[in-house]
Amino acid sequence: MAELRYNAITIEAKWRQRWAETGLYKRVQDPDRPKHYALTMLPYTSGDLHIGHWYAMAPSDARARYMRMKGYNVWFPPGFDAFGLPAENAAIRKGIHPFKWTMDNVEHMRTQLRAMGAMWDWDHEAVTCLPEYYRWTQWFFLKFYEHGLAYRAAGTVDFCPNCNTTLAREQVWGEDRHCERCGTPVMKKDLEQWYFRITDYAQQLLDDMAKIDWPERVLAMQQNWIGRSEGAHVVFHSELGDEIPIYTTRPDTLWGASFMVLAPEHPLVTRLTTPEQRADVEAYRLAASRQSEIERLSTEKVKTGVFIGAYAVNPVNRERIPIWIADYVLMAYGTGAIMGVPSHDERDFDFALKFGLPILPVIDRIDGLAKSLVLCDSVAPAFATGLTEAGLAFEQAGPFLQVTLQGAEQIDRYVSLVRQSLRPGYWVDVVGARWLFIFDDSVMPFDSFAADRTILARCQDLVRDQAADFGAVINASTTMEMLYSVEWYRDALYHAEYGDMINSGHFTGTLGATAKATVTAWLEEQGLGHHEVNYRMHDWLISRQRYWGAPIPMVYCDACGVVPVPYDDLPVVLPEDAEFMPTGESPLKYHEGFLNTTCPQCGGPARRETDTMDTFMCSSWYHYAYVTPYHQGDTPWNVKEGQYWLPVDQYTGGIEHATMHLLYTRFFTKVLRDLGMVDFDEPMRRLFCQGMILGEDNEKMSKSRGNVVNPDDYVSTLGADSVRAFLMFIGPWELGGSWSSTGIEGINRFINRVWNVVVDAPEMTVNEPATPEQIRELRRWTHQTIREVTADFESFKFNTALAAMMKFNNNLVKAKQTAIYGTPAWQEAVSTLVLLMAPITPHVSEELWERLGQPYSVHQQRWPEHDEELAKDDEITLIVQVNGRVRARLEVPAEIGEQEACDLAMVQPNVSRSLEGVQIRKVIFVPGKLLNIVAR
RNA sequence: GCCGAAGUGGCGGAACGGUAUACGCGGUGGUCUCAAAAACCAUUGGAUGUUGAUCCUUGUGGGUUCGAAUCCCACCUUCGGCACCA
Repeated sequence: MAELRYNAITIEAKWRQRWAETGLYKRVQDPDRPKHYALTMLPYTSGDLHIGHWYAMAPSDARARYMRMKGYNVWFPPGFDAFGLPAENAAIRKGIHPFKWTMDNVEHMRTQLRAMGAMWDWDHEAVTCLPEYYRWTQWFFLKFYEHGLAYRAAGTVDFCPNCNTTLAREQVWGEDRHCERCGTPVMKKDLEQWYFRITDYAQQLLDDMAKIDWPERVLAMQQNWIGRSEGAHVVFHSELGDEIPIYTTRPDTLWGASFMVLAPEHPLVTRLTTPEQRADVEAYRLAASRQSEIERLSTEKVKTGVFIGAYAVNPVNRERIPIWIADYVLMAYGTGAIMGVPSHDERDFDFALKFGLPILPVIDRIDGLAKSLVLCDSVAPAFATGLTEAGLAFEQAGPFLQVTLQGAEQIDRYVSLVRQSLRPGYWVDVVGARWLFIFDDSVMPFDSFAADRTILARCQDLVRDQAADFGAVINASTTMEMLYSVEWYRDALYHAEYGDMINSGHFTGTLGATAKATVTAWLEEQGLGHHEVNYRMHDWLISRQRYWGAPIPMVYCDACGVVPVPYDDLPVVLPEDAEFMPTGESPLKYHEGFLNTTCPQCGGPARRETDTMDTFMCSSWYHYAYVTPYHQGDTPWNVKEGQYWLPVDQYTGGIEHATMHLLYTRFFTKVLRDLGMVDFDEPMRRLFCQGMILGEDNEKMSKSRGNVVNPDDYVSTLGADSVRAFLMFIGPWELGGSWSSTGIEGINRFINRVWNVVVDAPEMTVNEPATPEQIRELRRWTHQTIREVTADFESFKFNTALAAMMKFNNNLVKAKQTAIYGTPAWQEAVSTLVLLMAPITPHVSEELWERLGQPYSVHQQRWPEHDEELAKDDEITLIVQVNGRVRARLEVPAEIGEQEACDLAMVQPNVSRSLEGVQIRKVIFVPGKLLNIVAR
């Protein structure tokens, strides 16, 4: 029964049923058409499809529909990320088994997903918690193990006390290091855990970024996370002969190393610590280990550390340097030991100053800046005049002159001037681009650790009887500390630039641009070290001490050790009769039936691994699973079908997975490639990340704030099409935006207006025929709209696509009351509008398409193409400016030439008035746009 | 501190070298109605002005250009990521 008014609810139910009956969205293998695998990140089975899911999925669906109309063979499958903690927590709290809880949620979410009217291909849905699915997840684990990519190791791991499980590093968020899922601050724990060697692929993960069309911000975050650095591995030795390898990105600063720092948990610490220092060292190590257990809330980074009593030898200059431990050196990065070069590393600088360790500059400043502070009493009265005459800049500051020098020539001039004027018993220092101490009898360069000591001693001698005034000198333990007491000097004492090498034996003078490479080559030649690339990224910790995950298919046998479960015995099934502890401890640990097994190798008694896998493991390969869900053959999916459909062409999802899912799945695909299972390097060719949908109050939606929007409420009143369209209209998809309950009514009004334009008869009939101008104008609107909407769909700009359609419809509302109604041009306009809307509002478009008498289905139609000739403007508004200010707007033919435009412009009263008393200098004419008369 | 994104009417946003504020929301006035809602029509950045019109306005300050929201430099604010990574 055809209704006269737009009734979203009946229309939407009707068409969803029809689409399902006719299998409109079923996948078709068609080698003659270009395929397009469109995918949106699979939802977690939380039980309710919230507005965030709609915001992620509806535009993704619209884009897939657009591609379909463009002629692609499009496949858009759904699925569920079904393992994870909430299911288990529900089991503990409500006594429902995780399986039941999860599958009930899946059932409910399927209904909600259907209401969206998306082009889901339900035949290829996959649910990751089903044994038929996780059998393959386990299969991948065994493959990884077989190829040395899965290993078990003891180490300090992040542990969430609330979730009662370990977490991968990337699942620890924020300054307070809280659990990504529940927000509880994590703890450190020492445990044996399973890891994947993602670091083996660090370089490829960086290099292959060039092969994918992904948002820059995602690639930047991944780059940041991987944290590649280039430097040298250098072996230092303790005085007793122990090797202490270090990693440095600045081998060119080796000659400035004045101490070593080991991480408190470094294995050599116990051995190297001298008996006198042992108590202090142990106390510090204990404090450090406890500190990492306590929340690291204090961001104040005051350096702490303890001297362990031992010394090392700097391999490049044989300098004897003390060995310290300090918590600013991390065991997990590099070798867990560093050389301290305080003159060119900020952290080492702070550390050395605090503990009185020597600081020797070994890299020249690149800005040539030098400073000198002169006590007026220490020089002849004419000194200031001399400075002025020599053209040297200075400022008077109390009893001091602050001299700022630029470049070698100025410094030389300054030094000779000081030498002439210096009174006996005083000295003047120069810092920065040159390091000199000018005494009454000599100039001492600060160019070695020995000079550091000599200079300080001499200065202290000179002021010994004025200790009250020169406390900073008397109390200093290094020359640099003495200099640091002068606040004005501070910015000239330390830098981290790549400058020319100084004070570095025969390398002195090596240019900054080549220093690093030159020194590294020499280290290799001398057998002291070698070039090394380091990554900040860690291996992926996949063990979870929970029940609701895919069991790690490994067995521990007293005789054979760690033994993998044979492929034929997969899946290792989760026992159904598990008993859930209120503590959240994994019931697998206490389940005798699960725990006890026989060793696949020797047949003797053995115990199963009770840890399950991180759920990111399941989502790393789900886009392959969709090809043939729960595949029964020897491979996780049907290879032949995969060859046609893989890889994913367009992926969409939230940015929050930038360094988790999106990194893991890239790693997974590279491994699959190396296993010969796929022949491409990257799982998703193109990625688009949407922003976040916020509540009406512009805040993140949360139950506690009470600003949560339930899509079902709107779907049942205004219809899914209105919800879809409004979400796409809010703003640019990648930026997110806030919900608006009045905004969605505006969209609903728009759909109503379209309905009225298409379905209703005009209020009055016009008897005379339409003029060619009217026809031309209408067709121009039509083709301009096609042009704009197409461009917008290409770049995911759904908001402006909708704006263009609204504008077009507003024009149609007016045109309908004219003679144009019912003409072929009118038919073209109306059916074009319906076609353009089809991806965004699939239900009402289908209904209107039918009412236009067109064949089923609108979603199988070709996307309209615009005709450039028809889209062209005949008349334009020519902007006439005088000196860049708009003085007139002229309706003129689009093809108007400069001379004609000029003639027309000059006679405009507003223009001629502005030109009174000035001379025209220049005329700028932009065809079809504007005329700017430049006059003075 | 480092990396990335963004600052435009009352609000969401559009334009990304050439008419700033498209489109929508909200507001105001009107039509319809006994009335209201809905719908429809008109109007809506600010200031000055009787009119014609003029001036101001895209976070701030400079610059380039005939012309800058748009390009360049410096800064401020907000959001996201990383952060003692040697």
